[in-house]
Amino acid sequence: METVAVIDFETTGMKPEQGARATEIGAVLIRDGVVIDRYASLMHTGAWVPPFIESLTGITNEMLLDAPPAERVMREVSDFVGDAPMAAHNAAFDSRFWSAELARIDRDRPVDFACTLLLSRRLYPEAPSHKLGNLGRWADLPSVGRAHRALADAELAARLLLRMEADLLIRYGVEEVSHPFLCKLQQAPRRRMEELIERFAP
DNA sequence: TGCCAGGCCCTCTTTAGGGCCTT
Repeated sequence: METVAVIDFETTGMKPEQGARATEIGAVLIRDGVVIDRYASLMHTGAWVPPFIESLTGITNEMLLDAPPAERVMREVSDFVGDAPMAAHNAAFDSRFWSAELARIDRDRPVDFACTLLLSRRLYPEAPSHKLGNLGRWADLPSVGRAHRALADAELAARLLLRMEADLLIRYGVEEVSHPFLCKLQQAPRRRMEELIERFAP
């Protein structure tokens, strides 16, 4: 399979349209079933981090004072990701920040995100919770660090995506798990999902 | 120091409501 970039943002809020900014990004490249590279950095935007989010992420306003500027970090991570197709857990969230932060350095480009939340709801409907951390424990994925830090969450989402790819290959008999196939699968109604899997099975 | 979304998905549904998930 082609290289895929799995990203995770920590931010000051829920929506860039409401003034929320990124505080940290983690990016993990996966290929042929394994993690092949990692990038992570705090980023300074000048935006204030509310106490709730300081507590949630452990990223404080003080920590961000010495962080590199967001423009530099986004240039670096954009170079790191290159043209790789992308994925995230609840990609609707991370893709908005990816686009918004890149737009600030004139590097925004259309990109389809695979979403490990949407995919896990389809592939693992029996899971008691589809929160990233809960899925990781449920699937017995190895611990990768503090939850709600960007690199740990990106790595966990990457390992979850690798598990789902392996299950599609082995359990469902799908011949090749391409990024476009995952993007179709995550949007498909349940019946359509089964049709899609059957079509891609040998 | 603080405002507080929206798409997905299920069901006691579809002329709707509410929980989940991300920070």
